[in-house]
Amino acid sequence: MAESSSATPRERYRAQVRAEVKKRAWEQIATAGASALSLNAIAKRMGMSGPALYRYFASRDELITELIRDAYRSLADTLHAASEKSGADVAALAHALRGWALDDPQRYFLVYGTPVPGYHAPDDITAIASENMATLLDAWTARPSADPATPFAEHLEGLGRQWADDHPAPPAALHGALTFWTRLHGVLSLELAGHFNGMGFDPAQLFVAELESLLPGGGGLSDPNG
Amino acid sequence: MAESSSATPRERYRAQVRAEVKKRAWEQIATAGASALSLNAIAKRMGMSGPALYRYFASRDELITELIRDAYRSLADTLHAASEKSGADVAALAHALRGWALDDPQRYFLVYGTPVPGYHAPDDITAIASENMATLLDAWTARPSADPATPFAEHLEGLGRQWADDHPAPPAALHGALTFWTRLHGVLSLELAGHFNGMGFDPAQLFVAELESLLPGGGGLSDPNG
DNA sequence: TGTACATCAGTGAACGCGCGTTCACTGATGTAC
DNA sequence: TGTACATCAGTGAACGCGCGTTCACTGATGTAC
Repeated sequence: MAESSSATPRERYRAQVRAEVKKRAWEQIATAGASALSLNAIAKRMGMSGPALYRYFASRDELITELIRDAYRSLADTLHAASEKSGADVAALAHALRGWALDDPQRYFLVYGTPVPGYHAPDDITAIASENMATLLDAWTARPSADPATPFAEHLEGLGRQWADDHPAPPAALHGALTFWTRLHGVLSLELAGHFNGMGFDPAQLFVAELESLLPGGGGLSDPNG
Repeated sequence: MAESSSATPRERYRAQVRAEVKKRAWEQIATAGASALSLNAIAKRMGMSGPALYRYFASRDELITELIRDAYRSLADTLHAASEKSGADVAALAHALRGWALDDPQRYFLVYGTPVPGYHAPDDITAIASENMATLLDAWTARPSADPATPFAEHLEGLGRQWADDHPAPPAALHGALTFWTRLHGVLSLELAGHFNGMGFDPAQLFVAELESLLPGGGGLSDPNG
């Protein structure tokens, strides 16, 4: 981090402890799920007493929110980097998404898994989610041949401009970005949750098939050229 | 239930109390998520003491497993009924799935949401999951024009016959069923989790667009006839 | 139909547990002159 | 460079809570003769 150069030793120490708390928190989530996350247990594993952590996080809720924020941030950075490197290539974004998902399934589920009924993410987190959408829209808008009008794209066209104002893009690009999102999430989430276990096929191949269904020429499930 | 006619009053009473416990459990899950499910809290809402419920469920885990089983059962019955009524029509299955999902989002997430790291479903539950796959395979096998070979279908063809032995179906049908599952789940799960909130479009229309992407002639995202 | 017995639903007390969180305090680290 | 003071990390005790679960017991319901 760039701040560490101008940070006092105490600030650096604080940042270090906060980071370790989060690291342990992720381990705990990976072991027993996010609902089992406990400040006391984390403290114990760090060789500290429970109340000590209150120097670093105001409450358990703040820690969880921070983890969710980090997860969104990490995904946004991953997609952004992939977009930069590939020149906003759809396939590159897809593989970046898959890599990010496989890298830490519980992190994926913290973003895209079962929502906690009462919970509402703070605005800065939903803003990161918008970054992701913007990255996808960039890629679809930049495609050499944008897809022709679909019935759903027409539906998008006819909307009140509430959300589209902030994200100006051709309806076909918006349709493309949304479908990118839903189709790849469909495969990834079922794969990571183990719903393909025992079926014997390679989920990566299904993922690629779904990715290709998004690209012009590949057609849909039913190959139009077949 | 058919059994109630031959059941003793005590058996009927037991079944009734068990049913009410489950009903309250679902309410609690809808309010605070599955991880917050508590036998004591359920008992309190029923005007009983906590230990009383141990006459009906051996443990909290048994109750949760039972709820998961019921959720799978309910989906299987819904899909089966829709298949019967429509003559194994893919669109009918899709709308049945969507109706079932919207009917109780938390029930949907108990089946398809974030997996609990340690948990392994008992065999009879995975058997119900296979029923669902069989229903989908029926529909895709029965389609007038099965899809031509896709690269992924070729991958399926080349597999060791571990799973396919129990579910004999043309690879193209298997590809169709899997894609049905992942694409519709992709839309439903993001919709139910609220990830489309504030975007202003109608998720039902996106769902229909995805359904149509599965059907021959509709092509993929990129309309091949456009 | 009535009595004697067995079955079973539900209670209340109790156990041990881990949780989040507050608070007064100790001791170490950094800052100002 | 050394002393006086302020800041801050971490501790241990404590509070109240709700949890799952066990157990001995009461009272009602059903069964057998």
